[in-house]
Amino acid sequence: MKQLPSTQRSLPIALIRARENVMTPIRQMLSESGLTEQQWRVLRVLDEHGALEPSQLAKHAALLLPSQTRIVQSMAQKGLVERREHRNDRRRTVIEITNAGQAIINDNAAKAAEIATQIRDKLGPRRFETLLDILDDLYDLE
Amino acid sequence: MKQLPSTQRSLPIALIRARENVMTPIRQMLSESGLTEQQWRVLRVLDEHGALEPSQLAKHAALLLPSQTRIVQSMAQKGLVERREHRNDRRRTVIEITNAGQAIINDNAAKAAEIATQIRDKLGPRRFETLLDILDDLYDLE
DNA sequence: TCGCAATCATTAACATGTTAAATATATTGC
DNA sequence: GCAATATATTTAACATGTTAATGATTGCGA
Repeated sequence: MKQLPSTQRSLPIALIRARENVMTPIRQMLSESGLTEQQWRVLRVLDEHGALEPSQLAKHAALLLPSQTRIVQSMAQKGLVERREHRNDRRRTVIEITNAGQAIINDNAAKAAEIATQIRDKLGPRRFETLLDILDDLYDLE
Repeated sequence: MKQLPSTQRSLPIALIRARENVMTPIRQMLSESGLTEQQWRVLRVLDEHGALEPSQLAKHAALLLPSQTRIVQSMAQKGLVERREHRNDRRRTVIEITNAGQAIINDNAAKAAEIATQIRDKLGPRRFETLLDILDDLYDLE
């Protein structure tokens, strides 16, 4: 009979812990702007890709659609994003970043980049790239 | 001025996506027992370490204390775990697994081990170990 | 063109994540 | 021995994760 791996070498737990550590400084930075990490991801993706339909946005930001719906609603109320209707297909909506949202990106970009660089340096650039590669493999897994 | 990394190469997003993929088959298995992944982790840790104080359990299971409190409360109601008082220090409590909880571990151990092995094989044992090593580094960072 | 299936998005309900505040007990300093 | 402080845990409040159900719109076929 197969043995369960020790929880010390459990991949799910290791992934959670790693994320916890990576996110701590980012959350700290974002709390000053009153943003959650998910809201920050939405802004990042819209900044990078321009206006997107809900399902595309959710995919790029690694959010499930129900979460995404709520997040975009609250961000729209704060004036960080806007929704527009698709002209031909009324099922569809397009979400885009506002000037206020863009301003938050601009205010935090330098610091966010610095945090990313720090992690990369602490881990070593080579290991960092290897990690991203393996995580990508895990994402494409079957 | 430093550039933000592309969201395609963002470590937080990569960690979330990887976890999503890793957990899907596990959640599927657990839903038949009516357990969440967190409840499963609690059982796994108690099975492995024996009775534990709340903070120790939370640490091993990668849960924040407030989440852990709620999870243990609901698991106690279902009869999967039990709480006992510490003899000398009344601030402290000890949580242990019950026979019913142990039975769930036994019922699912083989399948869980198989799922873990599948992921390991798909990724390649070498890459799998490398991944765990790097994630550990990330955990110990600083 | 009517209705039915398919697609996409939202809502609902409950569990967990996250931070801050509250609670309870121990320990320390005086 | 008592007040102040420290430690361990829980509660509270709100955001998000997760699955299932509902809603809305289009496109297709009889």
